[in-house]
Amino acid sequence: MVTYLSRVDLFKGLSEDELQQLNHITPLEARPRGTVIASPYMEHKVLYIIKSGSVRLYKITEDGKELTLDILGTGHLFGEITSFRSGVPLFAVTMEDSVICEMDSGQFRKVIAEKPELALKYIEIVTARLQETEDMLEYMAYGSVRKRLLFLFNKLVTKFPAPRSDGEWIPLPIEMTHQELASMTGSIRETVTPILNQLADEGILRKEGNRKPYWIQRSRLQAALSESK
DNA sequence: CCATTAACGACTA
DNA sequence: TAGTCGTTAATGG
Repeated sequence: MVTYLSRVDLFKGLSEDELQQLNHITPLEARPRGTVIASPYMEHKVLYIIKSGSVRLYKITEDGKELTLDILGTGHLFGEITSFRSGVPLFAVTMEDSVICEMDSGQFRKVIAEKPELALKYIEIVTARLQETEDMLEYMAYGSVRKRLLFLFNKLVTKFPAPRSDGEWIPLPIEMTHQELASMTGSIRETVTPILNQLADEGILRKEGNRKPYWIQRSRLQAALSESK
């Protein structure tokens, strides 16, 4: 199993005083749900840090379809090196009201200069992100849509600390439509719908109400992931 | 197994 | 009201 160490805050481990100092050079910006905070048509900063809320990173393929590359939550970061390669059009949109802090390269250099150990953490984050991408690539290439969905759920549950849980059942922290799930697994919603219903029948997935988050049964999910379907 | 196309009722901005 | 969402079904690769 891959460890997602990287998902810890870049600044985790710093004292309150040190965090206070950082606040001076990392202005906080409150953004309502649905705000595009970065796009190929905007001049983007080198580093965005999610203080609260969640953000979806996606690109538009040549035939106009959205491909979601990642979903990030509180404490996660994205930007030039972690997910924006120069010249590659990527979008970042808030999935809920979020507080995002932005750093330009000057500020980032300053922070690294003041706290060199942050550079190491930064490398860990970038490395783990690469690992994650490679894992997903494997499923995209050789796995069924079913497996891609299972992998995605597992990834999300791993990446986001569960705020609460009901025995073996863990809620997914992000509200997602079938459309978005399809976009994240290189599929379409007509394919995703029956698979989700089947996962529910198998007791792997559960959904309360309409506009409510999914719950997953971690052990069953992981068992299903190692099967050959 | 899965994408595409079409279509429909329900819901929502 | 127009657009989005979940769902089903037919078809073809």
